[in-house]
Amino acid sequence: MIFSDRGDTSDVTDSLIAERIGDVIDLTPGERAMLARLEQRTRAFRRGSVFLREKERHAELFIVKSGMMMSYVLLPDGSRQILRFIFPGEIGGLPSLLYARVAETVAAVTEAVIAPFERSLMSELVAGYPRLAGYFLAMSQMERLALTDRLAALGRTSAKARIAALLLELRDRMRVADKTVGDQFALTLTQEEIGDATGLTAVHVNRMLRQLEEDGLIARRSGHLALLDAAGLASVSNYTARFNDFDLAWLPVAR
Amino acid sequence: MIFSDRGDTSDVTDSLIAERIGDVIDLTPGERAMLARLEQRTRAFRRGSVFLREKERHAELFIVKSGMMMSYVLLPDGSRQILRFIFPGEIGGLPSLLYARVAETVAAVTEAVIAPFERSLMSELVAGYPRLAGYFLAMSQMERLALTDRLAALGRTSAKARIAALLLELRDRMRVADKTVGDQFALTLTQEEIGDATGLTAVHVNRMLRQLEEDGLIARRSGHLALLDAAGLASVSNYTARFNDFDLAWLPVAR
DNA sequence: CGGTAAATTGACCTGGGTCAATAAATGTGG
DNA sequence: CCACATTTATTGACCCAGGTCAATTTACCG
Repeated sequence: MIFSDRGDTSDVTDSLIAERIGDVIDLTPGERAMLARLEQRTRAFRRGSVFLREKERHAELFIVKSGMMMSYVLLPDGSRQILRFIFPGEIGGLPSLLYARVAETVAAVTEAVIAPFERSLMSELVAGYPRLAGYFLAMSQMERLALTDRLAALGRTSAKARIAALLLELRDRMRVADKTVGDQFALTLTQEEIGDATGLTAVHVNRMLRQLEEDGLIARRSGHLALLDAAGLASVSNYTARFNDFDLAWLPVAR
Repeated sequence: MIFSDRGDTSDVTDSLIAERIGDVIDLTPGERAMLARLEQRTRAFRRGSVFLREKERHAELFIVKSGMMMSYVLLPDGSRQILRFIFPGEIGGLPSLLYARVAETVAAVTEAVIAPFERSLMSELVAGYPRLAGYFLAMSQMERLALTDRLAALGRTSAKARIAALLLELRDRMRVADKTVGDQFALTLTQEEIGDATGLTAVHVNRMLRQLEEDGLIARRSGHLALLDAAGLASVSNYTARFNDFDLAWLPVAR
């Protein structure tokens, strides 16, 4: 199971984010230790439960250990815009580095375990480990591009294209967290959630999923989704992968 | 004139970004010197000319010295999504900290002067000035929130609301760069540009501007725009200012 | 003063929303 | 394992916000 909880919090020993960063740069023991401190404390959530609520004062940063989290805002008319899905090994809550109040609600999409930590730890990291600081600055750009890609999708593409792009993005991001994910995976989102992420209604999401199925691009059966023609999906949606081909050569040497 | 060029490049002596940061934290002489190095070289652009083009290989970061820049993507069908407007004292090109190729085209909206600099300078900054590194990490969150606000607007609000929100955002951001900007200012965007930023057609932008005018919320005359009822605009658009009330208490001490 | 970009306006069309009903899936307590 | 309750998914009928197309008008520019 892709989204299964990796067990209770006590057996989460290693640093997931160190593992992720280690794919890109060779970490020093000091850096490893610093990163491990970010994940010392863990907290489990059931599907739907909220970690940070918009406008709350006290905010922590966090790293997702397992499962999938999301952030969203609620508008006065009750509608919701999902801003971001957050996968294992990714960091969340960065906006609280600038604002005292929570800007977007953070909740669990599936059963999930996260490791929350205080801003003061980020301060230590920035002061003591410049290369990691640079890495975080760079990685925040990945999230930024994910946002701009979706912005362009909402502003300028059709419903079908937006959904196709979201499905591809989900697959790619799951794959980063879990190399075994292929073109068939458990889609844990409801159609309403897909709509709230793409700016559509649940009803129209349903219609478009059926069309994608009729077009032979995807197949569905009870919660599982298969991307039958990933190239076709990419072509209808103008999708660009943003989760590889990093160029971090500029990073300062480790201190 | 709000957007006038401040002269030819030779008389741009001070560090604009140091000035901006100085509003929030007390800079050390070393930090000041580092920031000044970011703005040593300048380059002027005429309205519409392009600084970075999507997919190009060599990319620089830059700080806007005067005028207004924007970034956008072009879709295969020729439509454009404007992602961001960049004001004096703001930094652009951060995505090139992660990617070797330019992700979004950067062009001048008005006559503009920018100070381009290499990634290697950012490396020096991160390595030698942790507090500035933390500041840049925090400020990239402001841009992130501007993007998520617009994402929510495109996904979940009406054409009128999106335009109202954009007008308020432009006023607020101009005001950060130039304290004298009030509720009346030169709107240097064409209606097509407003549409490309809000995911609408120029025709519909025109209709909505007229409606806002009929509603008594704005007034227009030859390129100048007056926000007659900023509170009313904020209420129709669900706008939240993101350009003040920062909480940077977590930043490490200056080295 | 001609020439081009930008703004306006009207007529008409359509992608996606709304509303409502039904079916399927999932969960819960016992 | 069952009966019921709650989500979630599906489908049809109909509507409207915003798009398209085309024609003027106005502003700007050398």
